[in-house]
Amino acid sequence: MERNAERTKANILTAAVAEFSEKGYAGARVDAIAKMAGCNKGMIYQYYESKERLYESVIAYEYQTLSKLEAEIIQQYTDPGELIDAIVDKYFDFLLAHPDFVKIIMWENLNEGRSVKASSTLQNVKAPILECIREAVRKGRADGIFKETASSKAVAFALITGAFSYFSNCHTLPVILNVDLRDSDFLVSHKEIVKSGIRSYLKK
Amino acid sequence: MERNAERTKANILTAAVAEFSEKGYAGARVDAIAKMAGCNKGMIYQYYESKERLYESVIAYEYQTLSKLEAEIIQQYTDPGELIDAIVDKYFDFLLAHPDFVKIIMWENLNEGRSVKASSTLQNVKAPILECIREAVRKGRADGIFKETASSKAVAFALITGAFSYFSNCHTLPVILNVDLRDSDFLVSHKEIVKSGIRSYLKK
Amino acid sequence: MERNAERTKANILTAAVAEFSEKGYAGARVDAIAKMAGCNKGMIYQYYESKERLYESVIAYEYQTLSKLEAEIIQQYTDPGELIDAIVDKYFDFLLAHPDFVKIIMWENLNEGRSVKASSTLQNVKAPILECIREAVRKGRADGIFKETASSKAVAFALITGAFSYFSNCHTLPVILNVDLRDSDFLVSHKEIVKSGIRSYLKK
Amino acid sequence: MERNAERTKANILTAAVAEFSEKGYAGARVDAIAKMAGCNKGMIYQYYESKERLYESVIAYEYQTLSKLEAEIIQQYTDPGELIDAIVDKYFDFLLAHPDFVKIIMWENLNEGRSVKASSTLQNVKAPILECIREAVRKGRADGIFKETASSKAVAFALITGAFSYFSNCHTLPVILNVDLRDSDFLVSHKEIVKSGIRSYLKK
DNA sequence: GATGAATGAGAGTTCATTCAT
DNA sequence: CATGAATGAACTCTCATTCAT
Repeated sequence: MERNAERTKANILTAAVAEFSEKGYAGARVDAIAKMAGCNKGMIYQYYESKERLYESVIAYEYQTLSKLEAEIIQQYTDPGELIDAIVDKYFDFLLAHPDFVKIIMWENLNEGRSVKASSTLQNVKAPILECIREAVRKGRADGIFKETASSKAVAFALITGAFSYFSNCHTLPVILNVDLRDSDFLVSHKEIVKSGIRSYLKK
Repeated sequence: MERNAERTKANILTAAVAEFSEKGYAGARVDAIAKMAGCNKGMIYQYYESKERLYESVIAYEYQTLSKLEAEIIQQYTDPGELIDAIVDKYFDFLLAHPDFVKIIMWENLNEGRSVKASSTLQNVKAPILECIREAVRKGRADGIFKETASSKAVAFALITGAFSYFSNCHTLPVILNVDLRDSDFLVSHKEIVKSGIRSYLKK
Repeated sequence: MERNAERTKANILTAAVAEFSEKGYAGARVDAIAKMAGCNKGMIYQYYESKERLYESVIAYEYQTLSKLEAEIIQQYTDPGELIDAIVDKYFDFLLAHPDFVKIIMWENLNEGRSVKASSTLQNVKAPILECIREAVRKGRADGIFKETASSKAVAFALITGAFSYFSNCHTLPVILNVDLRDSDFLVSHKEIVKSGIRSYLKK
Repeated sequence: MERNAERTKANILTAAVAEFSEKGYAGARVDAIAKMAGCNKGMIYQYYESKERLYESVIAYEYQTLSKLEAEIIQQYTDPGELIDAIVDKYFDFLLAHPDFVKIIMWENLNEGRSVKASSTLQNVKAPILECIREAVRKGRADGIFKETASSKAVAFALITGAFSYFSNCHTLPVILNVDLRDSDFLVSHKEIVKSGIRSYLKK
């Protein structure tokens, strides 16, 4: 049996992400995490001190994935409106690729954001996407395309929730509405609604 | 001590709504529910059989509150566009007034909608708001105001998630964006974005 | 199976006295206490909240046995010197009859008296024997038999430790000295040394 | 990192003395000992085989400190009574200087002397102080100063417990009696009681 | 000789559920 | 109908001990 602290610690975190995002804090089982990580419970307590702390590490880890959403797109667009559209697309893609992130954020919201509020690290997490949005709005106003009173916060909120809710409400609404979220036409329609809502808001 | 089956059963449900919406299924405690309901645990098992069944009763109960969102508004508007706007307002008001509903829906989404999917009752729950939306879209198309390809499902999805996410993301995004959701200006802006997104989508 | 909260609670305490006096706090096992008490661990936590609190209850209980050492002897003696002698005998008898008390006091001393110091109840425990000693010294001084500078505290300390150490050192010293503490001659000799030490101290 | 078997072994013992005397066998932690000793747990198991054996080594070590209580004083006194007094003083001083010894003896008493009884080494430990006492009593009887029936064991027992209990009961009795054992007047009084008790016992 | 990662048995504690009263 | 004492399985966490490096 190979001994490798780094790897074991990483395995535990990976397993914890899976377990916590699947079951939430209360529903998650330390035993299950140990089993998934291929180690025993003692290791978890050695490296993460407690279930609580491990959970916090998971939150922090997931928030960090958000900061990897690169901001390069900003250079690709000269038109601020197109830039906003591109950000919407980008964020939809990101959430689609990171279902754990979606779930963890949901758990945190139900948990009333205790971990987020408690941790200055999390509050100061770099979110390039926010910078992107801010910059797009600023540019649009400078160019005289967007109205002067447009708030980048309102845009960010609408953009993020518009994308997020497509994934966070994926188990109840579709049942009631009898729709299939994997249907790309439906996705395109929804994106279009989000984009045009923001566009209207920004328009002079 | 008064003996009253009806009342005891109702007290338990009320307490369960509070406990489950606050803590979720795994985090909820049968003891806490009994205490809140002013009865003992035996009663809970007598009336609801198990924690699981009680949870399902809570889900069903909350879905029913949704069906109380009256549909009378439909008569008040001749213009389909205005009607849609009114429905948005109505739904925001409803969610604001029913925080437990918001939370329960979130728990169910994290629970992958197991209860919703398992229960035909829940799938067939009457949601007058959906009827409303459907009717508004139908009327708009009939009047030649909305485009023929407009799907009432897309509208319903955007409308419901647009409102819902204002309340469901209330503990994480505001921290990161540094905004106050109770600020009525912010609320008005967000509603406007949702409304105009839908309007654009529907427009011919 | 009979259900009786009072009795179960009492059984737990009795079992806890045995377990804690035998093994000390760290060595005691909640499982063992439950088994001895003829109940399951849940009951212990329902009635005593935690191992720690249960231990404190045991300490308090043992201290109370001390307060049952009645003070009636005081009336039986007119001579203060004889009274002191009688108290010595009485306390030896008490300790002989209460081996759990001896052990608990020893654990507390090793525990640096944390429970005693933490609890105002314990500090204010009625110890009639102390009153007795105080009264005897006072009377002896008033009668002109004891010296004026005699301190009842010094007497109490010598008396109590003189008796206590006969039982608290019963497993090491006898081995080294090769003596048998159950030998009544040895006991009489030791009592005599304690008594005459105090008598000398008090003598004018 | 220096490799030094002797030194590591000694460090472990020193750390173990501290840990075991502070917490007792059950409360002591092997981890804590390793940390204190500046080594890792493997070393402890290499040199001492088990927690149990290490504990026994600690007991043995502490008993040996007792044998260092030199017996030279015997030459300094021609009067056996004075010699006894000197031994009392000496033993008080020894215990004051060796708090770990006091505690270990107490743990062993609570442990019902298992280690002492199990080990022939410990039973045969040289205790010069006992020799001293024996010699003093012998001499006093030979000189016709002490009574013929005087037993050196009774003297030893009274002397040792008289001194020992001043330190072993230092956390409970003082609280109840409201006295300060560091007050030198109180110490002198107590010593005097112990000495005069023995003196009376020995007197013809 | 030395390290500290890893183990597994077992400790304290919680909780859904049952059942005598 | 109602109570809350009792149960036992399962949970979080600890710790003496081993072993690959």
